[in-house]
Amino acid sequence: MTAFEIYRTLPEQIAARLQREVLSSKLKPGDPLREMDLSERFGVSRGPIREAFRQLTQQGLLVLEPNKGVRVAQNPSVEVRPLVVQLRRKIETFVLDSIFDRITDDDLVMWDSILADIKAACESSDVDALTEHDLRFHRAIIQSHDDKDLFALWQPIMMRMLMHYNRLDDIMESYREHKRILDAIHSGQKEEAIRALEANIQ
Amino acid sequence: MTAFEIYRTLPEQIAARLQREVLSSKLKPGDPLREMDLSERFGVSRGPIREAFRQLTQQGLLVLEPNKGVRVAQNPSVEVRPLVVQLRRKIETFVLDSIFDRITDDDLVMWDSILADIKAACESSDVDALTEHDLRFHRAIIQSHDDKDLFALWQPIMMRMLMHYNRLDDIMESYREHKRILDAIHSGQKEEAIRALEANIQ
DNA sequence: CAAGTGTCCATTGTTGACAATCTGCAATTT
DNA sequence: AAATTGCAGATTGTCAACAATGGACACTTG
Repeated sequence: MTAFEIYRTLPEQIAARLQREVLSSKLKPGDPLREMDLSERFGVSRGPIREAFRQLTQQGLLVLEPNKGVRVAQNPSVEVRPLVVQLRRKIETFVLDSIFDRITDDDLVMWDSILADIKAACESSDVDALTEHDLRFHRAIIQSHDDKDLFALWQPIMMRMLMHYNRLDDIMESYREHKRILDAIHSGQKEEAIRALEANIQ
Repeated sequence: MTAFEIYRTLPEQIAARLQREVLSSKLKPGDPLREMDLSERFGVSRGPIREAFRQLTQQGLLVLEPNKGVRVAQNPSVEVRPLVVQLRRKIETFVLDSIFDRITDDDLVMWDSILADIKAACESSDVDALTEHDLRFHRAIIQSHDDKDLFALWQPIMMRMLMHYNRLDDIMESYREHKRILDAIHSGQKEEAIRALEANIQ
């Protein structure tokens, strides 16, 4: 099953819950989120809710309008979608190329473990779980780079792609794509790994 | 002089002030910002300060550590700097290409006016003012696109570049670069405009 | 009837008090 | 002497009350 995740703060936990609901389309683009509703639902005051809103706004999942509150963001337009794909490819291939010779065994163990989660999600056709582990997979790669700024640049781009996750007819294909990436990494083939990574980002 | 800017909310005004201080290096990377200090300085409570922090964190100018507050972000590392340049080029050239045939006279008037501000800043060797108007120039182009998401993606990338604004030996060169962009736009030469834009982003 | 104005209510914005957490330093232990 | 523990102050986290804003709808006005 999914790895145990630690949240340091109340707002982080709330943001994580809401993130799932947005990415699984339980909350749909344009839906308004009311501070008081959520503060009752989670049993906290409006302060931590607002902080959670801030985090999700930063990720691009929510849009904030002064004096009007937050709504779930719209999907990126058809016109900008190819740009988003290109930007994400540039960042992820940059990272993979940059860290390739410094990948540790710990990294590989973690990535293999996430791949197992992806496989399980694909086999049970659990699209929401797949989205979650797909995100974890690529986030793990990005975060293995020393420069933490990269994650901040990458995250909003990634989120915009995840908001319309309906690319594949055959869900198992997602597992195979990620497996190709890791196989190439395991056997030290950098160019092949980068090709497989680019193929996965579309 | 600089155009009159309207801020809808208290946090926006505070964020704008702090943004200037970061971009002008009055606040240096690593400097901590204390909520109470600023709430006294601006004569408001800590709430609006926190909201301003959130906005600047989103822009990448501040970094937030739970229970420890915010600090001014570090400059991007030498390694990722070329990536940041590429990302910004991709977004801005995408926008310019995309809007080129829909540019209005209002757009041109605005951009010419900002160019005049850039010229004035260059002539008086006012680096801070140049930074500000350089930012306004490129922001105006990005925001002329219908998809407002683009601005959210572009802003943190742009900020990371502005944090080390020391590229030019001859400050007047900045004016000339921006003038080349606008000249090409005025005469309808899309390819030339995009070339000039890319030359300016480095 | 159309356009503008006023009022009410839901919702966000702001505040100050109190709680929880972190940091540095001194006292204690091994 | 080195490592650990315990405190005190500074700082952020959380809360609930109050203020300000915006939208809907009825009302006036030409």
